[in-house]
Amino acid sequence: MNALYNCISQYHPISSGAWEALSKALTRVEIPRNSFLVREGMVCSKLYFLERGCLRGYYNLDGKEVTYWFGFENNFITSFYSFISRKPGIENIQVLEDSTLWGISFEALNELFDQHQDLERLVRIINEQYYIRLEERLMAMQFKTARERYEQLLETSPHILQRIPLGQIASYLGISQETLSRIRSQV
Amino acid sequence: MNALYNCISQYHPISSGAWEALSKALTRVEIPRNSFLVREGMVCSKLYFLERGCLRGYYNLDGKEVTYWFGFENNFITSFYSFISRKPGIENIQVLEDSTLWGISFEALNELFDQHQDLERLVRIINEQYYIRLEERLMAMQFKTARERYEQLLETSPHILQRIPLGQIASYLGISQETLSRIRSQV
DNA sequence: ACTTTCTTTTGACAATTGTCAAAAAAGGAA
DNA sequence: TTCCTTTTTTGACAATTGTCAAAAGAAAGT
Repeated sequence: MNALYNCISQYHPISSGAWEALSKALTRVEIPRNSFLVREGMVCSKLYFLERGCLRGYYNLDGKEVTYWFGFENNFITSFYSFISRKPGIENIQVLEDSTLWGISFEALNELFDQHQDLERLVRIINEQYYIRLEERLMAMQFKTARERYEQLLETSPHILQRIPLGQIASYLGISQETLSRIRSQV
Repeated sequence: MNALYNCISQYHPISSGAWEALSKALTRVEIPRNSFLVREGMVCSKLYFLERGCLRGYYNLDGKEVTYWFGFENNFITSFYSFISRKPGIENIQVLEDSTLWGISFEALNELFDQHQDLERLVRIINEQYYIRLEERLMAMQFKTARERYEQLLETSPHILQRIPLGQIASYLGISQETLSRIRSQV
């Protein structure tokens, strides 16, 4: 749980009371490689913090698996649309490496918000930071070529290249696996 | 200010005290077509609500204007990265039609958060909804063809087509103006 | 080591989209 | 209206990327 505390502190410090309440509400989840944290069609009722391991979010489109994010150590994980709207989502969250997570339910989190304003602030601030990341990704997708997006990934997240199969990275970059393979051979 | 109140209420109802405090902190801004609300290189210190008119956010890349959002009536407007991080941004916000906005500074907003938890909750919830929108846009950009993205725009935001020049829409969709023109002629 | 399976690369070709240049159309101002 | 400016369309061609199929390579299990 230390990892979570450290991670949180980088966004916004919270009172010891808030941290205590939060720790009590968290459930530890150990989940093996190739299993699923979330399946399409279900409501994702939990928000997770990934302490160890690696996950990916994908959905099925015309029989193809379309990867749109990866989660690594110290990331917050959920099927965001489903978690927020409490409706079934189309997203699958697959475990790519044996993982350890800490989970909290939507209900428990919202109860905590009522009792600890600093927790709600923390989540607001984290949301904002994740929004900024998403914005950057959208810009790259909108205005950069496949090669540029790959090179950007190399710079900002070289660890992805070592831990994730090429096909999934290609999908994440919005290109075909063959194209990514050819880009790599030319760099 | 009614429009803002109605808009807010759809996200999360707030107490009359919170609304009163918020209204007092807002500044009305009237701004004519073709002027700029925000220029690249400056810190965007305000969050706006657009009551009337229409704006676009764009930045310059290799001498080209790259449009990445449009704002219409009842949208919240800011240069998000700059507003949140309080650093200079690369974004320009241009007024496309004579507009009326209500603005609040970062500092004033954060003071309100300390005094009214329901205001902070409101903003958290609005952030979450905007995050979901952005996610949808990213997915479309990542996994749909130019034609599909155009058709999706036609369905979800046909008003854009009537109010915005084609070149800017093309940029927003991540394609060249010529391609968009050709797509349109074939639908 | 030897299969078996999964992942990555390569080739050939097609489809999509971009770029540059020019023409046509639409909209505003005098 | 006429002129001027901006916006949109069209043509020709090039560059990028996708698809299908097969081969090569790497990893995992026995």
